[in-house]
Amino acid sequence: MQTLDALGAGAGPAPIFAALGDRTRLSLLARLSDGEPRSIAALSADTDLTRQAVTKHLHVLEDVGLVSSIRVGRESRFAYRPEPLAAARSYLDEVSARWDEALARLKSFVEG
Amino acid sequence: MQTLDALGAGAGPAPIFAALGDRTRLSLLARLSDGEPRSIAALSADTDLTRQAVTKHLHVLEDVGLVSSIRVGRESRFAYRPEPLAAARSYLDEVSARWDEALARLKSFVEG
DNA sequence: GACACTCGCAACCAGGAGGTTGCTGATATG
DNA sequence: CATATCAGCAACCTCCTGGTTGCGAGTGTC
Repeated sequence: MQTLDALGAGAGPAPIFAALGDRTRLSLLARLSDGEPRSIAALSADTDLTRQAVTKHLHVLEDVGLVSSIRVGRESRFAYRPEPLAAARSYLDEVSARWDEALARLKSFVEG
Repeated sequence: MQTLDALGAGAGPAPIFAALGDRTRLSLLARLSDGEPRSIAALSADTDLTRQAVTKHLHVLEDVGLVSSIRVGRESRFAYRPEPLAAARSYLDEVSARWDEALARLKSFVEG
């Protein structure tokens, strides 16, 4: 099953998981997943972090395509992007399926 | 939807994603997902990394429960563990569902 | 018992991640 | 125009990460 290595966005799913591997970024994504684009100031509002720290996290998310940004007037709005997360999901599904097949083989071996 | 913050293994899904955010570890997990426990030496065999490097990666995976290890004679066998990956999948499913609902609301607003 | 294999521990290193502060520039608003 | 807001850039810092090497200890084999 080479697809485990083949599929993936760009350099594979690892960078996507890496981007997801941070509480702050997960929180940002969760807030943006309601479809409402938000400015950096808005996203930094109820956080104990600096605006700059939030900005860096948003750039990390943007680098792997999890969010997109457009400049509107003096503020830049960040919006959720579903594609990379779908890729991540399908990768986890593949690994999971591989495991389920292994279980099925084991079961049929024991029974048969 | 507080479940986005509530669920999670231990300190939330972020550490799991962080553990998945590395090509080497993803590769190790993919190989172990066939159900066959393997020794460190076996897992280090067709890698250009040192055995110690592989060991560290395996420990990272073990820390978040993605693999488990048992000592058998002089070698320690690492085996795949499905639970954390299931948690990661369900988290991604939640975010994805949130997004889908947002799309549905937008659609019904435009149409209605 | 001598030897080969498997592993753990510790030290060490370079580089990147997460975060802060300070400053500057652009855009609204009075 | 004066002022406040939003953001980008750069420097700097600390700590973790990924990786290496060296060495010692347990385990199997002849």
